[in-house]
Amino acid sequence: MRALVVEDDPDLNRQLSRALEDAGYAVDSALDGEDGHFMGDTEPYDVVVLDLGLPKMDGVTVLERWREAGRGFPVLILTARDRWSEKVAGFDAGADDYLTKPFHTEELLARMRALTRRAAGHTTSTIECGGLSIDTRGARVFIDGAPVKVTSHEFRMLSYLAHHQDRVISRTELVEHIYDQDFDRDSNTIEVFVGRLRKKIGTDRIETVRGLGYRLVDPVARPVS
Amino acid sequence: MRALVVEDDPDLNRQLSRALEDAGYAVDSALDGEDGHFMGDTEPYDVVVLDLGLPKMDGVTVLERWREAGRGFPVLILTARDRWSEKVAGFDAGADDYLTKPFHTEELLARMRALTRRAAGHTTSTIECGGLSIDTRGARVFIDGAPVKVTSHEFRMLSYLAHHQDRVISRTELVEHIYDQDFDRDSNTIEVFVGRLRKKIGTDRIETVRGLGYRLVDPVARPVS
DNA sequence: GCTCCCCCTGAACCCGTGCTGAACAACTTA
DNA sequence: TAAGTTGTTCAGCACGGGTTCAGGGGGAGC
Repeated sequence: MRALVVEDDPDLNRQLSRALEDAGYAVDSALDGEDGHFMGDTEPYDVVVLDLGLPKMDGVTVLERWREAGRGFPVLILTARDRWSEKVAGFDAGADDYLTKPFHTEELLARMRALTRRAAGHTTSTIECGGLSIDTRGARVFIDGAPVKVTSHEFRMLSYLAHHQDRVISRTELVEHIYDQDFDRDSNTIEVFVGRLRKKIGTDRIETVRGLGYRLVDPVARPVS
Repeated sequence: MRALVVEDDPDLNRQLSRALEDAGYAVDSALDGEDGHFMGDTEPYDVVVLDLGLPKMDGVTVLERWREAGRGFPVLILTARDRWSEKVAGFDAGADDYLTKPFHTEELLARMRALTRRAAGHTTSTIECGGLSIDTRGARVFIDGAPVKVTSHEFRMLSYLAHHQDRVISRTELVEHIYDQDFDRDSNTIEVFVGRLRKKIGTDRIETVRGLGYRLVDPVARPVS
């Protein structure tokens, strides 16, 4: 678990970082808003402790920019007791929790744990097609609940087909999305993969459209042509 | 200890209630989602067993509404073996544990004990995965209750895998979350740690997904392919 | 019906990935 | 200082899997 501490008071910063390290986090720290913003923007943290009163760029602005840029890590904000309006602004900017100074490190740690755990259970997108379900995060494939072993490339290919199911996908389109750069065009790798996939998930799930490409379908839902 | 059983199959419902009563719980039961939701919303239960496939209101919705309303009791969800995605949705909605049908009542009782104990000793944030439990606070690991000695880095790694169990974690993601800043990218430290962890907690708990990374799984919950 | 071309399939090759044992370095503890 | 942990590196090995090739089958068009 990586944590970022953005706090301008050097003593408090060190104390927080130390506490988090002892709690098992890998901690980076920043002493002003600009540094903090940059670090949160470039490194994948699991949780962030963010003071709102910061030099160079205030905490609310930092948080707003992170959220605009799509950084979704949970953020716990620290506010002084008498700055009640800041707290509201912080929540509006996308904070997940807050704590007013002074506080006990125990309480901070408890809240951090809650945040990281909550974030851990987030969104798992599985694609369904007939009895076929594709767990894009776990890189697993199931047919009617039974796991199917697929290799990395097979999975990429099936995943792409599933994202565009019922559409005809040309060979070149598949190649472009499965492989990094250029690829030997006159090769039958794609066909081989299609064949292997058909063996694993059933012949009738991947239709071949002669001269055009392939199409992933739900075999039972398909009207008898 | 008060328990609520929400299960639409009358036979299974009675069987569960009976088993829990024998174990010393005061049990209420509901046969559909609406009743279950109302009861959980109005009575202070210590633990809830919730089937996901329910008439009138499905289990995930029930759970979501409870959590939105601030009901914090631990919830163990029951899923059919072939509804893998439901399990994930249940966790997202705030479930604490799950069990796939069919199951042994002994296992259900064991998990219930774990849940209530965890809820009782507040902030005992331990992550469970099969018989593997990870005490994030004490940095300790247990297999079926027996302590396992792991080093600091081993623990961080296992902890991260556990926070994202059933997800494939790439080597780089592991490195980024275990180590503070930069790290020699072409090093096989991760593999060595995986190997050592496997020796300690069992080979089948950490799956390697070739070309992608590793995945922490519950070895018993997974049906033999 | 015949032919061409596209597609499928089985097998083999070979490279990369990942696993393992051991040694080494850094650090802590007695 | 010596002994024991813990983290890291290295080299060798095994094998999984991506790629290629050759041959066969079957549509589509004439």
